[in-house]
Order: sequence, then structure tokens, then C-alpha cells
Amino acid sequence: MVKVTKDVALQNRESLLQAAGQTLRAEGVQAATVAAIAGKVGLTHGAIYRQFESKDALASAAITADFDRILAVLERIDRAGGGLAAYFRTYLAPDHRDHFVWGCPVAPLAAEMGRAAEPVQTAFAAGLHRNLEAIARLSRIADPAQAKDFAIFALATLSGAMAMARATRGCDPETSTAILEAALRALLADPRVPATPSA
Amino acid sequence: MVKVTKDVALQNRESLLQAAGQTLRAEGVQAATVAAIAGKVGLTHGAIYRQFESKDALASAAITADFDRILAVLERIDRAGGGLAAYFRTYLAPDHRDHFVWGCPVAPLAAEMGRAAEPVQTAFAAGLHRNLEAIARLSRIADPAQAKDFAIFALATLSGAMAMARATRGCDPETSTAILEAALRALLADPRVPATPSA
DNA sequence: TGTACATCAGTGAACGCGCGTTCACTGATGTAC
DNA sequence: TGTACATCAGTGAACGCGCGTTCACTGATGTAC
Repeated sequence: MVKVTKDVALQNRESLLQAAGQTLRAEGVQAATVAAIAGKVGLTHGAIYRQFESKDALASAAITADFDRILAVLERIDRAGGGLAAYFRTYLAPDHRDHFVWGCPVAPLAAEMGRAAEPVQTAFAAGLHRNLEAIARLSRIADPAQAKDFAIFALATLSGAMAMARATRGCDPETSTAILEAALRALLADPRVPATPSA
Repeated sequence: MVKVTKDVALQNRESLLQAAGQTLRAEGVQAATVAAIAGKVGLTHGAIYRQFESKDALASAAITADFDRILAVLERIDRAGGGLAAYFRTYLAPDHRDHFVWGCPVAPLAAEMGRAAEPVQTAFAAGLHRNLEAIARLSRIADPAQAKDFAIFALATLSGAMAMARATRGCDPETSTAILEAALRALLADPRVPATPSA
């Protein structure tokens, strides 16, 4: 079958965005190939160029969608009353380190963004901004400047620890886990994080 | 001139290691090309293969040399009595964000290491371990476990903030600088960091 | 100290290879009548 | 409701291109005598 319902085409677009997000987080923007992304959805690379102008355009859209997803997760945590502690525990879990189906785009992509193409960079910067605002809301810190400061500090620690944990996972798994645990302890011990039972 | 003194050859090897370190930090391991590294020293790519077995072997050696350099910087700060505060201020300076002649390899490379070749990964993991030990020493925290915890937390925050600052530098310079400043405030406010005058 | 010769760091053309992108083609979909 | 036809999402071969790596070659260095 070479032609497809408009509905299916739209579904394919969404699937491509999801697959692209996952692949970018797992491999990085440059290392991820359009063929691999298309293949993950069961399409060929040519299909991508019917839906997106270029690899960069796909990457930009995928990164924006990724941050949308992260914001939804944060709102869900907020509504469930989990607060910062729940966010930190979810983020610094071995499951988040080991799998890329879901996950934060900051840890795997931030380092690469400085040298990425302009539209990709812009999409990331906008997403990061929204992410920081969402963490600031979740913190329930009244003063906006202090809330923003805390959000930056928290996401820096979270993403930095995750990058270090993933870097050491292969040849030094104990250090990798120790990194996650130490960062979690440090964040939970922060006086601005309300104490909550760990279970 | 095609043949060169043994001394010059050894100097070239050192120059290649330095250029490789700088290029890797600026571009990432995958994006950095052997031709670019050789060109930075005034040699051609073929010369690299007389000194190193492969690009990965060069990268491994360059990363190890990079961490050697960082350890030397940390020891210098320690001997000068600067302590953690001096380290944090040096790390989170705009100068460190904008230039790659010197600089920490963790912020630009950690995210990429999880998918790097085995020898590169090993070199990075070993270097990271030494880096953490050096920060633990600098902290002057008596309990070894607490010192290690703090070192992990500090380097995670530093490298995470630097990656985020570099990511936003292009299209959102104010946020970029705000990230550096917020992370520095957070780290200097930590009770484990002895207060020091900012100038 | 001179001389003849082997060494080997560096060169640069050439190689595979994989990537992003293009494009002629396909044929079911969806529309105009 | 049928019929004829235009549309356009997806295919896959083909394209440039840049990369890591190889290798025959060069000629000053350094050594053996």
C-alpha cells in the first residue's frame, strides 16, 4: 500500500514525532539518523520528507513535543500533590536512566544544543524555559525570583546527575547508581523541599 | 619537511592531545573530526595515525589528559586556599562557558559518553572518578561518604548548569547568564561551603 | 669526525561507507460530476 | 449511488558529500661503521 488515509497520515506524523523524540534522547540529535527514526515507525526515510522539511525541522518539532510531554508529567505530579520530592524521585530513578521511551530531553541534549542548528536550538531554549517555569510552580515558592532560582538549580542538578549516571553506567555501574542516590539525597535535603515519606 | 626530530614528534603528540581535548570539548567526540584536530596543530590527518591507533584512541588519551589538567587546576586552587567557593566561581564564569581552550570535560561530554566506544567511556569514567575525589578533598568534609556525596552533588550542579547555559547562549543570552548566576548562588548558599568574600 | 644507510613522522591521494536529501514513480484515497 | 480523475503519502534507487582509515611515498634524522 502506497497511499494512506488522511487520518493514518496524521497518525504517522505523530508516531514520527514520538519516535524522533525517543531516538534523539537516546542517541543525540546528530547521531540519530532519519532512517532509524522512520524505521522505528515502520516507514522509510522518504516518508519523513513528506511530513517535515528536513531532519532539523523534525528534530525541532520532536523537541517541542518532548517538552510538552514533560510539562504534562509535571502537572500530573502537581495535581497528585506529589510536589518536588516526587519529581526528584521519578527523575533520578534507574528506570529513567536506563530507558528512553519517556524522559527528560535536557539531560541528553543540553550539551549538544550549543552547536545545533538555529531552529533546533530555539525549540530547545523555548522548551527549557517552559520546563523551568513548571518546576518553579511545582516548588510553591512564593517569591518568583527565588522560585526561578530554585528551578534552575534543581534542573541543573537533576540533568547533570543523570548525564553523569548514564556516562558511567557501562563501565562503573556502582558509581552510576551512587550518583543518582547522592543527587537525590542532596536535593531532598534542601530546606526548600518539603519533607515527604519516601514510600 | 617530511621528517622531524624525535623531540618535535613528541611535541606534536602533546599538541595533538591538547588540540583533541579542546576540539572534543567544543564539538563533542562524534562531531570532532580528525582532520580538524590535526589542522589545529598544523598537521594533516595522516599524522594522527602515526601517533594514535584510531580516533577513539586519541579521544581516550585526550580525555585522560583533560582530567589530568582539571586535577591540576583543583590542586592549585586548594593550595591557594581558595576552597570550594573559588572553584565554583571559576567553573560558573561566562569565560568558562564561552571558551574551550581550558575547561571541564564533564559538562560537554558526559551526555555523549553513554553511547561512546568502550575505551573512550572507560577513560571518561576513570577521569570522572578522580575528579570527584579531588572535589571531595577540596571540600574538607571529614566524613568520606559525606564528602563523596557532596562532590557528586556539586559536579552534577556545575556541569548541568554549564550545559544549560551553553544551550541557551545563542538564542537567549539573558537566561544563559541567569543560569550561571542562579547555580552559583545555590552552591555558595550550601551550608557545607565556607563563606568567602566574593572579591 | 665522516660516510652510508636504515628509520619512521608526516604527506596526501584514494578507499569504503553511511548519511541527509532528492525525485520519478505508485496506487489507494477522496473529490467532482 | 456510480464513475472518472486528480491528489499526495509513502517508496526506494540514486545523488553528493564528508568522514575515518589506509598506504605508497618522502626525505631529514639518527645510527652503525
